[in-house]
Amino acid sequence: MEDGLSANRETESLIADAQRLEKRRRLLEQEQDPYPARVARTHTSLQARTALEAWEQNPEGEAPRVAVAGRLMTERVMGGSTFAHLMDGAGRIQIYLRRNVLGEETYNALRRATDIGDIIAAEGSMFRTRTGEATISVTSAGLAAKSLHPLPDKWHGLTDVEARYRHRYVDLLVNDEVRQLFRQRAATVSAIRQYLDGEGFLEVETPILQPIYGGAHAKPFVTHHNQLDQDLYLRISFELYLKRLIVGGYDAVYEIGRDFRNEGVSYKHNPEFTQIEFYEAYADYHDVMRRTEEMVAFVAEKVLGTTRISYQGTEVDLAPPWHRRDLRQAIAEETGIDVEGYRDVDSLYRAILDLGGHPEPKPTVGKLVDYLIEAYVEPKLVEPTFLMDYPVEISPLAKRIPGSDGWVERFEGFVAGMEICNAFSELNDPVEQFDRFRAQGRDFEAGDEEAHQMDADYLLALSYGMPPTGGFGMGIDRLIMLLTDRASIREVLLFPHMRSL
RNA sequence: GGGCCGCUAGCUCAAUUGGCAGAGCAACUGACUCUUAAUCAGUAGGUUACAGGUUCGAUUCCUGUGCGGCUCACCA
Repeated sequence: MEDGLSANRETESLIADAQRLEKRRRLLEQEQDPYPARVARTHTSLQARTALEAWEQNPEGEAPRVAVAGRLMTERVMGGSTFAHLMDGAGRIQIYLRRNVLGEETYNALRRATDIGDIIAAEGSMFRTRTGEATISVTSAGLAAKSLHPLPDKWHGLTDVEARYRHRYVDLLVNDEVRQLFRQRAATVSAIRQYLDGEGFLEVETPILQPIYGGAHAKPFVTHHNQLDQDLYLRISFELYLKRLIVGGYDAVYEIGRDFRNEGVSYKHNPEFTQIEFYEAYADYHDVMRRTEEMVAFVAEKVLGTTRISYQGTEVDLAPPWHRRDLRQAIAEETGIDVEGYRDVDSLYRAILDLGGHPEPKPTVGKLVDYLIEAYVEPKLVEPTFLMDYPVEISPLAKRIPGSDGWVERFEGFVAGMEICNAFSELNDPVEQFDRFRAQGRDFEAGDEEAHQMDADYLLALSYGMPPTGGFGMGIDRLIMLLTDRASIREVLLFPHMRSL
């Protein structure tokens, strides 16, 4: 008995409102199942509305009868008659219950048993109210699932950001625009697939658990396989596996999936994020630029119906062609520093200090160039722009520009000051790749924890011969931020990472 | 990790100089048979994030902790 009581108290504090828990108990007492195994449904809210419209066009016989089910969102009770709105996946529909239609007992029992938030099944015939709203005149109704927790304020909704992220289901329930946003997210991913499939790319899946991580400059998460007693890394990119597939003879492959990077969280970083990478044989980075602007414009057109977007108050047109800016020139224009003149760390570091910058103390030349890009160039790249030709030090997997010793055929795409993608002509000379890995090894020794690891099997793959190949990677979350005008990556992730409570 | 700000009923928010912790929605009881933020009358609902301190008395002032937001740093 005492155990039952304390268990009840625990349930109450954890998942339920005391009054509703009591209602559930009363229903069970009356042998009415608050969670029936199934309810009959013939129409969604949208189908019901459409059925009424069709009948109104050609009104023969009785008005259409429908059985719908959905969450009770609002209720307006006027004694013997009640209006309410049910919400299902297609939208909302009004139902109308009357005492003299349902009968005194049924009507009162329904009113007593149901609360806002409950899932209700209702059957009746369609009609239009005096104000013109398609409505179901209900002849029978019942509980489909009891809700034990009150919904947020029907007018103000749920606005507390932490509550919205931690309990996303409530956010989705009461905030229509959030539900809409994640439909747009799905449409974005679908449009990317549609574009690449249409261009002859093969969608593949490669390992998330990797013995050697690589393909990006980032710290990994580490996990462990118990039986094999083997440490494994959660992938930080798909790159090295996808290029093995190009070696294997596929001309064009892509993967859409999750990457994991063990870094700080911010308005544009989540520990896990969704990435698209594609690789195309016999393409170079110029081809990839054309494909990028074409693909992003295609996706925007599919999802928004236009390539003109507004991001945080800035109007931008994603239609090709995008601007192309030489990285070295862009840095020189924005800072007066020609990186070519400072090939050693100390002189470049001092030049940046003179400029008033605060880069971290013991970086590599590459890190300093990165710093210059982020601090001085990136904020200026409002119109869609490809920043092209990067220093080899920070691009260990990219092909050198013919006739140049320090620069590679690489570009990053920027829109509204935000970096959205990174691509290059792939380095396919296994000997040079070996040297680049060794240089990365020296960076690692020098304290760069994110320097690329030596991957012997990848080198072996390259040594079988990889055709000239263009590769591309884009953070899908950031693209969705752009398309849906959200300032934070957490707004476009259904379940963003949160600290444990 | 640094700085700033926030945390009060299920939700959205008040609370004067440190003086009985309140409203609207949701819930409950009642009135009301075309309402749509329905309306009207009433009831119940609180460890004021948590732990300390100052004080006759703390939602309010102080210290610490937790969580969150913004920002800087980090971050391909």
